[in-house]
Amino acid sequence: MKPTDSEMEILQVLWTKGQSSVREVFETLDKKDVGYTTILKLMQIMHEKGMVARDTSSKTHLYQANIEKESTQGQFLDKMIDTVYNGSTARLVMQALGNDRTSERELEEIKAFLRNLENK
Amino acid sequence: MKPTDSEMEILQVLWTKGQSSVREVFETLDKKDVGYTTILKLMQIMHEKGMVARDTSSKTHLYQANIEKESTQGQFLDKMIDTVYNGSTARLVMQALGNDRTSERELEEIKAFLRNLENK
DNA sequence: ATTTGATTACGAAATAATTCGTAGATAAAG
DNA sequence: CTTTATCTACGAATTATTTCGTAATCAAAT
Repeated sequence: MKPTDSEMEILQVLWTKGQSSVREVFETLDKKDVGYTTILKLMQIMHEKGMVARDTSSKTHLYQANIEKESTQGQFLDKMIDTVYNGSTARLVMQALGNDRTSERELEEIKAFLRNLENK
Repeated sequence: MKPTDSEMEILQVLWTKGQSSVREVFETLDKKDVGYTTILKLMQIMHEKGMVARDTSSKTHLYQANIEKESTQGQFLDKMIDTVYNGSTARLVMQALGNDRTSERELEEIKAFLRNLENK
């Protein structure tokens, strides 16, 4: 089951910060235009879907991601390569790199990664 | 204005094949579970939104993409880097390359691209 | 014990996206 | 000319997603 965009934002927080309350997620996202109960509701729905686990032992419930970060990201990536780049990973990568926003340090990381890939 | 996933699939066809009729798009996509009029309706809506241009001079109308391929793809990419990869282009790229689906030939292309990037 | 503040549960409204049926127009075939 | 096939237009139903108001619960503070 593919998370929606909103669900992805919430998962992002949970992956980064680990187990968190609704309040914490709400404040981390700090979206000017949505209320607390909206985030609450989203997280409840995510729980129904099995996307997050919930600890209800105290009043303030604690949530944590129940799906793996890498595979979830991979799912998005695959879909994107298909529908947006017609199946060409190379074109996605090149456009991503062309977007100047990539720092020197990141470029080095990538080159190292490529060298490593060769040795297999 | 950001195309939806369905709209993206249609744009993909128009970018690849150029000016096309609804029938041609419908057959190219060949989705088992949606009818002809669904695609027709989607393309009509895309026209209202200004996403595609339409030639109505003959009975069978002809459509063509009215937004640029590269900038539209870039929009998706940027959004994805933010919501799915927390802003890190490098991680997106490395995951894309790690996904084995990338052929030798594509890898070579990317390396060439990187060498070229250095010389600037 | 009462008030105050924070929390969850839940229903329902609002919005967005997708789907298709049906009617009418047009053109091609007989 | 009549039938048949193909196409567009358009409304409406369906489904998915997002949003929030309100009530109930609980805990802390007075």
